[in-house]
Amino acid sequence: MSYDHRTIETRWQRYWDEHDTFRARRREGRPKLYILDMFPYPSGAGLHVGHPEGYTATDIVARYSRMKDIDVLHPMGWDAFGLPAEQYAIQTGTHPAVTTQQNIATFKRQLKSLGFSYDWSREVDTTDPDYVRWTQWIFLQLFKKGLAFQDEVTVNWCPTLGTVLANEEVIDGKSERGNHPVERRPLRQWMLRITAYADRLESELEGLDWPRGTLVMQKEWIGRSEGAEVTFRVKEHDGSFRIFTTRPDTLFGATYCVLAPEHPLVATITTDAQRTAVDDYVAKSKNRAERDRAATKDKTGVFTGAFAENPVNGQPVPIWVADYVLMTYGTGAIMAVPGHDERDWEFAKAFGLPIVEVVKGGDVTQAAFTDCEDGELVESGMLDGLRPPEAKKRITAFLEEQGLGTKRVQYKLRDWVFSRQRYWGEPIPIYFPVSCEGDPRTSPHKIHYDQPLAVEEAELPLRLPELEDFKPGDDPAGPLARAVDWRFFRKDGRWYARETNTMPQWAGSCWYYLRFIDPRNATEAWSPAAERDWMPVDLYVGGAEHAVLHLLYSRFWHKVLFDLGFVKDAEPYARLVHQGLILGEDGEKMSKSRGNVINPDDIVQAHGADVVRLYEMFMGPLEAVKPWQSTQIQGVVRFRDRAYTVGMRRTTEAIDEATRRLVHKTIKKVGEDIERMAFNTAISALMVLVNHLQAQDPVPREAAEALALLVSPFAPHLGEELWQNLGHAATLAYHPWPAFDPALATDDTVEIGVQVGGKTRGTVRLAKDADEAAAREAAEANPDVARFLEGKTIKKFIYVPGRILNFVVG
RNA sequence: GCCGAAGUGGCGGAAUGGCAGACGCGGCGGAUUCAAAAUCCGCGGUCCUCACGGGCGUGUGGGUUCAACUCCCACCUUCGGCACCA
Repeated sequence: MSYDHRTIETRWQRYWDEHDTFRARRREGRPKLYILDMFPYPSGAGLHVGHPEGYTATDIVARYSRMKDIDVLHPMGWDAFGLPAEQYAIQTGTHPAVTTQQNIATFKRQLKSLGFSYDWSREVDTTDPDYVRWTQWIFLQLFKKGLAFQDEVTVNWCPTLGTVLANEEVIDGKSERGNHPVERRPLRQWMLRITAYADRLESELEGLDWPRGTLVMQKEWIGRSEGAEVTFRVKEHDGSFRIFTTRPDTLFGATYCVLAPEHPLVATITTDAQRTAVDDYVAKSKNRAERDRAATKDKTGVFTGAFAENPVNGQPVPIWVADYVLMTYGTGAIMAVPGHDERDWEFAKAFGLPIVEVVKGGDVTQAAFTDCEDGELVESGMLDGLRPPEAKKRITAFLEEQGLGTKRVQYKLRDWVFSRQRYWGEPIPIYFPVSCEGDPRTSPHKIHYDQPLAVEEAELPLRLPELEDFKPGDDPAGPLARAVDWRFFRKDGRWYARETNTMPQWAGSCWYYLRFIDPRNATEAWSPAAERDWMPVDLYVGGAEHAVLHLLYSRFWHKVLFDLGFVKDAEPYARLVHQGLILGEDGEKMSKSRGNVINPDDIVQAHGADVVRLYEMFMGPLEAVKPWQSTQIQGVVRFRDRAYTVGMRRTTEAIDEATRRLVHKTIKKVGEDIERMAFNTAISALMVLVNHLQAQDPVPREAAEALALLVSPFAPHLGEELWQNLGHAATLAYHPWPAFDPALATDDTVEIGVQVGGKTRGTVRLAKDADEAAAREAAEANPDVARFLEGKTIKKFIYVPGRILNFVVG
């Protein structure tokens, strides 16, 4: 009887649905596991094979845990705001909400066809007004705490496209699409003060069970560095500026200073003689995107004509303007120490500026000497003879004493630009007073952006207006600005204007894990009880592409909610695992243009959901990048069919010793492998069991039952079918995971290798706990071994019970 | 350039100090079949040898150890991330 995957799989999927099998329930005092997948953006293309990889992994853990009598929360939802639906709307006029719902329906059908054990009653959709309401509510909490604010941010504005472009969309001052000119222009934006949490976002990474690389990436992104801020006075001018340095110990070696082109002091200190050159340079830098600037490492810059005074030795140092100094980091100004900083060294070489050695240890005429542990301070007054770490402390203390500087911690992390000039996102729930003679919808008016007002929480959600045309348009306020009847409203006789920017796609994914714990709560975003019950997320699985932004933003929101007392943990995701990318059969990244995309629907159709699940888990370690190989699928198809054939045979209560031991070994191995998420080797162990049972007809009942239960997390439809065939009326989803007898899970005699001089020459079968004398005797009796011992003196004999025997010969 | 991960049969991979190559794909031989597919059984690192057996073998070169895919040092290659952050 062959396995008819279409009938069997749909039957069990219907059973699970009808019986609400996977509804999450929390029992007082029981252990719990919150097992979360990164929810998908429901694109028009449907599921790709990368989705079922992570989702199968978590599903295995979830199913296994339920059988271990653990309360499991395993939800799924949709990160459904985003550009593609809006782009499609611009092209076709179809409302993004329509496209989004169609795509969600497709994704849901596909996920259901794979037999994942989600609690679908908890499904959330970030575009649902009931969800948007609480995203907006969290924004208001940030706003009220002073963490959401407006600022003029220099953005890449493309007038032709009528939109703001990301840095990577700008190439050489032109838009990537269409090659239209792009201006750097300040635009009012909503910002979130993530920098206020920089220290905690870094220090609280400690103790998270996350991939090492991801922790490192987050740390580098936050980019904490310790140093000093030092004030330099401008000579013959009443201005001064502050610089940030991590090498205050090299202060005596500062031979010039550099201001970023955007630095406010540039305009006032530039001498008449240098004015034209400086103005030209500043104007040119202005229209270069930051990425562009960074692309060319050749140093450029212009002398301002002004000098500053080195605060420790009174030496005059020329002040230059150069774009290798960024206005967005530190103070936008540096002291340049060409002797001990590579960038300053290159700049000094390019412009013939003096290079002074203040730390002995290298040759500053050849290259900057940047070692900050070794070396000896010279030509540095009171610092002479010290090593850099000591000198740093000394000079910082001195600067603080003299009121010339302070110790300072600086981060690379910048505040988060949170507004988008788009339609398909959550409206920012803020409005502003309007001054107008008459009706601002038709008359000239002024919007007081400096007086933002929060929408009343009771009025949330603030819904998007209906629009005919979703194009960004020529107004940098975004498409919502055109919905004048929505934008302007009258309250208590005064006119107000709503914010027309929307939130970025990150917003919804920042807190969805919290909505899952209490998704239908109509009065709160989630209840404290639900939070106590289920948080934190115990296992979070998703792609490494979210290693920085999503995870950082989400952690930031969580910490704010923690400070406000809405959650009890400082961190949302206790354990994180990234599934590795699945490449195409050609070993290249799957993409439409390469034509190497595998559609999981096709595999489900041809071979069934269990095969997709088994294959993706059998390919290799979950975290590894690995190519798809269609020919390999045959292997798991055979396994599935054999397991079915063997499992459907009539059973016997009799069981031979070897089979019994193998069953117990397999129970042990599969359980341990699931716990360390080594699914490929767990499946391998199941293959060994099935291959062994192949020859047994009738099959021992103990073995058949174990097989059904053990295989079920991986191939749940197969598991249920076998289980039912063994006479069980109910689903095995909550049947206790079989226990193994440790005595049976190991053999009592083992075959171990015998080495002579480190080379294996033969094997002997020994009792597991045989003593050394017995082991040696057995080994010497082995002719293959004896041959190599002949005429040799045995210097040493090594015996590791159950492992190895080794004669060390002279 | 810096940071992170990884290099094992024809291929995906297993073994985290103890018999390298579990398990699977492909290949080869056999059973079944009129024949084929499917299925089942068996054999598969490489070199020398008819064989018995032996030499070599986990990116490269060194080292530690009775014993190294595994630990240490240096290097090469691939993938991912960052990249003038003072």
